[in-house]
Parts: sequence; C-alpha cells; structure tokens
Amino acid sequence: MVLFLQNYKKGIEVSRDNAGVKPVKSGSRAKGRITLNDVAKTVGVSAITISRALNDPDKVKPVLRARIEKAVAELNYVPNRAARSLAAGSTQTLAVVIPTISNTVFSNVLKGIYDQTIEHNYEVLFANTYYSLQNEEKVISKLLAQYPDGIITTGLDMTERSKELLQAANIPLVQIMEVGVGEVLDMNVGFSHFDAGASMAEYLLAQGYRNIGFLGAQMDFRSQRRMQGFLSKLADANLETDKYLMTTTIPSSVKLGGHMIADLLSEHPQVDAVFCNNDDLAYGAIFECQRRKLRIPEQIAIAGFNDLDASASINPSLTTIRTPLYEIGNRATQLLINTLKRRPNLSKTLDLGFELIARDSA
Amino acid sequence: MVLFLQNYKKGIEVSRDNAGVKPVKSGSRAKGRITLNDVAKTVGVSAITISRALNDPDKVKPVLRARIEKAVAELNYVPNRAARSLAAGSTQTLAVVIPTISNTVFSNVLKGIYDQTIEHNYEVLFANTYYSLQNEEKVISKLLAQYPDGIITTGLDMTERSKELLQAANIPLVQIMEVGVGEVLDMNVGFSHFDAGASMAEYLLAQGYRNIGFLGAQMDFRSQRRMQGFLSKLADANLETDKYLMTTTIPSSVKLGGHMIADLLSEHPQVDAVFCNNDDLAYGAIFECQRRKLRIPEQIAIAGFNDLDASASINPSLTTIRTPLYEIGNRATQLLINTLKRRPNLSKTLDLGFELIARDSA
DNA sequence: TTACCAAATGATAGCGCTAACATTATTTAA
DNA sequence: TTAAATAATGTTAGCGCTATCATTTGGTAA
Repeated sequence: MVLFLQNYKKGIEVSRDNAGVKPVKSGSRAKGRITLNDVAKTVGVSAITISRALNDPDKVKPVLRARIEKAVAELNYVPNRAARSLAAGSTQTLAVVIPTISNTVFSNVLKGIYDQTIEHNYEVLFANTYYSLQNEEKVISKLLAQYPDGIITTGLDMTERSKELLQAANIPLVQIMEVGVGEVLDMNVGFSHFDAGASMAEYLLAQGYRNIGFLGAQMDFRSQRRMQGFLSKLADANLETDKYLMTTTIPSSVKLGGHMIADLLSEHPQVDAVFCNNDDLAYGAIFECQRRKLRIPEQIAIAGFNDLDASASINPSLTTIRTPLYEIGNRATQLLINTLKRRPNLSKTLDLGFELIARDSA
Repeated sequence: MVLFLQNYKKGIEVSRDNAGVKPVKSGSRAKGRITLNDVAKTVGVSAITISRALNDPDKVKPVLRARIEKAVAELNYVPNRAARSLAAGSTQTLAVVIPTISNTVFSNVLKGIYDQTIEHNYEVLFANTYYSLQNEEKVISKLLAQYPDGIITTGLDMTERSKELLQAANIPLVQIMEVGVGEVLDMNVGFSHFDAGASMAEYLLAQGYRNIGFLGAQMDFRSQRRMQGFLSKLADANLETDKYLMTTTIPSSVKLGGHMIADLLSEHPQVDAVFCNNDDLAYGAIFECQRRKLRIPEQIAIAGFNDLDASASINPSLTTIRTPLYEIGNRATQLLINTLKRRPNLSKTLDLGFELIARDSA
C-alpha cells in the first residue's frame, strides 16, 4: 500500500535507502506530488541535471544517468507537462478538429494522425464540430487555449472568425480532407471531392446507365462538392440532374440508405443506377434492393464512396471510390511535425487523389 | 493582414484606440503572445482582475467586465492553459486509454466520453494501446505526465506497473467495458462479457441448434470471457466446445469473418449455428454464406455481438447482443466529473448490462 | 457624521520546469 | 606538462497564471 503512495508526500517518508530526504511540503499550494527537485535532492544533484537526464540523456554521464533513472522509477516521478510547457514554450501537443468521431471516415483519419504523433512523442487533443461552423469556431478557440504546437482542421470552409483565430495563433495548420477549393490558410492535404463525384458519373455513364440517381446524407460541404461533380457530368451528357436526386442533412447510416432508396424507387422505379454519397448509404441501399428482389446490377446499379471495410465483401461487392483516409491523417501530421522540427516540406499542398474501385454492384 | 497578427507583438503596435500600450517584449524567452498582463495594461487594471473576469465573472463589476471582455476580443487574447494548470493545480483534462480508435466499438465509447466532457468544459486526451498491456503501461505513463484530472482505462486486466502508476497518480479512475472480473482500482462501468456470451449460447440452444460454432477475432481479454461464457453453456448442454471453435488474434474485420467461416465450413459442414465474437465478423460470415447459397438461418444460423449500425438492415437481419457503448463512455465520464466536483456518486460500479436482440439470422 | 461591513480590486509569491549563461571537471593537442 | 577545447554540471531567472492575503471602495445602520 505504501508502495502505491510513493508519489505522495502526505506525511509519509518516501525515500527508503536513498540519501536524500523529502520532507512533507507544507506550502499551502503544494500538490504533494514528487517534483524534479525531490528527485534532485534524492540523487544529490541539481534539478536541471535531472531535467537533462530525462529530456536530453546524451548530455548526462551514463553513470549519473543510471542513478537518476533509478531514483525516478523508485519515486514514481512523473514530470509535470504543464510546467514543462510553460517553461519551454512548447506543449508537444497537436490539436485536431474533426466533424465527428463516430463516423468511420474520421476515425480512420484520426488513426493516421495518432500513429504519427505517437512516433514523434506528441499528444493529440481532439474536438468534434458535429458539422457546424459555429461549433467549429468554439472548439478552435478552446483548443488554442491549450497552445498546441500545431493544429489540423477539417475542410476548407470556415468562418472568418475561425480563420482569424487560427492565423493569430501563428502555429502550423493543416486543413485536411479536401483540396482545390476555397482558401488554404497554411497547408492542405486531401483530394478533390468534385473530381471524385465526376469520375463516378463518368464510370456509370460508360457502363450505359442513363437514369442515374444520387442519394446524399449529411450533405456537408464535401458531400455537396461530390454531388456537384457528379451532376456536372450528368448535365454534360444531357441527362436529368434534379429528377433522381435525393438529399438530407440527417447523418449517414445504413438504415437511412435503405429508407432513401425505398423513397426514390417508389417515386421513380425507372432509376437504373444510384450513386450513394458514402458506403454506409450504399450498404443500406443494397440491402433494401435485396429485400425487393431487385437484381444488382442488372436491374439497378449501386455505387458508394470511401471503400470501407465491408465494401469488398458485401454481395454484390460494391463499386465505390477509395479515399486515402488514413494517409490523409498521417501525411498531414507529417507536414506539421516537419514544420515544427524545421525540416523542409516538399509542398504545402498534397493532393492524395482517389481511386475508383469497379466491383460487381455497378 | 494586421488584423490577423493582432495576437502578436512582433514589433507592431497592437492597440488602436486603447489607452494601454503594449511594447514588444524583448525578453529572449517571451513567445510574443498576448498575455493576461497585456490585457491588464490595456484595460488599466491588475492582472488578477482580468483573471477573475474570465474565470469567475460574478466577482467583477459588470461595467469593468464589459471593458475587459471587449479588450480580450480585440486583442485576440487566448489564455495559456499550461500556466493556468500550473498555478491552479488542475488541468481540466481527462485522459482516455482505449485499445484502438479504428474499432467502431471504441469510437462509440469515445463519443460518449467526448459529449460529456464538452458539456463540462474538460478536454480529452486519448491514447491507443493496440491491445497490448506493454503499450498500455507506456501510454498511461505518458498521459499521466499531462496531469489529467481524471482517467478512463479499458478493461480490468493490466500490469502491476500500470496499477502502481495509476494509484500513485491519485486521481479518479474509471475502468470501463467490463464488470465482475479482476481488481477494480477505483470506479468501474461496463457489463459482464461472460454473461453476454452465456446468454447467446442459451438463446441458440433454445432455438434447437446443436452443432454450434464460435468465431473469434482479436481475442483480447473480453473476447475470451465472452467465449468462456458461451462455451460454459455448451458444456452444460453436453455439446462439443472445442470442435467448432476457431479463433485468431488478427483484428476483426468483415473480410476476416468471411475467411473464417469458409475455413470452419470446409472442415465441419455440419455446423448449424455460429456465434461470431462481433458484428463485423458476423457480416462477413453472412456474406460468405450467401455466396455459398446457404440459407440463413435454415441451413446455418449466424449471431453477432455489439449491434452495430448495419445489423438491423443486413439480410437476414442479424441476431446479436446490444452493448451500451455510448452509455459506458458517458456514464464513466459522469462518475469522473462527479468525483472531481465532489458530488456524490450513488455507486462506484455500474453494470449497464446488455440486451439480446433476436432477429432473423438465428 | 461615524463606524462598520461587504464587495471590489490589488500586491505578492509561487506553481514546476527549462533557457541561458556560468562554472567546474575532463580530455586533447602541443 | 600545460594550455586550450570540450564535456558535464550548476546558478539564476522567469514562463503566465492564480491562491492568498491585503487594501480600497461603496453602501448601510446608528
């Protein structure tokens, strides 16, 4: 039990066979935790030497370093990052602003970010906007109060106030998910949603479909751009663009995909292909068509977006667009860390592209 | 442009019609950001008054407060949380340790946590263990260096060193996902995985299945406990427990579910029901059975675990166990925040249970 | 008016750490 | 051997904020 309390100075004598003595601090503001100074006294050197042994080990002689490491372990010393940040002016923290963690798309992106930060010893602070620019403004302001060393935000559409705050923070920024539209404040990693939409339209047209529908959930800015790209190609081919279009701001889900295609088909049974603005929706559409005994793709073709895990396995396998989600997070974080370490970046903008995966559903 | 640089003191005169003057700080360690003192000089009051106006507004006269708020906005002042934490001894940060963010299960849990923290003005720091106790030890140590006010960890199995670190940190802790096994260090929210497994076995037995298989991916501690609960009931019914058992430590995915059931069926075509240790695996199994023209549930029944989004929509709809993922995160965070605000918790352990959802697949 | 009390604001110190410079020990070159 | 160079460790001050206690202001009762 005493062992567990080692890090505490609540009247117990912490050191055992160590030379240094750590009396209970009685100062009213002391938190009772073991500090650098406690370790320094135990080892019998100055605080800065302990600091160096932990942060820049090469600068301390191996023998001394070993003694310090032993003391640190025995005392359960944990450095106080707030103090470190304040003194050093760097928090070793990256802030991440995404729409919502509960969307697989963004958890993949976040994983890409996380894996990169863990490698370089940064922490991740994240916040969700729930697709609202007003929320975004609030969470940006909150995150900046942590004085992160860098920040990643989603999308290129933001309020003027958000832009002001980010510029004023004067830290490297990467806007992710999308390239080629809007104002890039600093760095930018993503792909063109307009082109992705357009490329799916071209594919469906090439396959001979002519009554082509579009199902869109959430309809955030990027969804809209995908839709615009898609519709532009339909218009080029002199096809209907509005007639078979169905969108909602409800968040995307498999269930919603089923409802939407049911609605679309009841109004327009002649639809022969549908582009769903993401894979979840497409799964729901496929399941609903199965229930209606519609043969895919003979009677109706279904296409999705993102190429999530299940898309290759579902029956029929889903024609979709593979997006480099993990890569986006990973590369964006690389840009940030390169900048922070003053290593040059080849480019401030990275278009990671997308890939149309033609499978059986269309 | 100058507007964007307002928060900076790089030789530009920041104040416009304000009385106070903020000269460029030349101290070598100054970061150039606007500080409380700068705001104080601008308004013409002491720093502590600005602090109070921001943190405890009632203590400052409305008129003064308005002037302060105006100055804060004009200067784009952002408080430095590191300094605040150091001075106040509280970081307003909660740490979260989960196996991996890329598993839908944990992104749901994390959302439950996040929604609660945002409400109470805490920040979330998270880390992934990737299902390794050694990693867990490392990330716990790293997270504690941030001196979070509270911490959430996943599962009840951890190394002695991890337990020591957590106890030494002396902050409220909630171990989530599981209850009823192992040592609870402080608080605990989850459900019994053993019972959940057992209840699925009872259900399948009651439906008359007798050649019952089990597919398990990842096989972390909780998966193992589900399996044990499941097999214990098969044993009680004098059925085979090992014969139709197939597990792997590969992370769960839809594709893997397809491979696993294919392997199982090629060895044991007589299997008439399979419990997959999570829904992803079950989806893959259903898709593979469809490809083999096996009728579900007539020829083979499939059951899953977690009741993810698609489970109600897939064909046939999936019999599974609904687990309170969002709730677990949410309630765990509530416990933490109650403790931090010195509000009493009814109980230190919360068994949120689970629910067997009988659908068409079994 | 005076005494008293509460509300509002201020002065001071210090949270735990590291940057910058200072000093001492050790190695290397001449 | 000695001076010069380098490595290892130490001293000091301060990062930006808030806890604590001190002081001032304004309001109320006698």
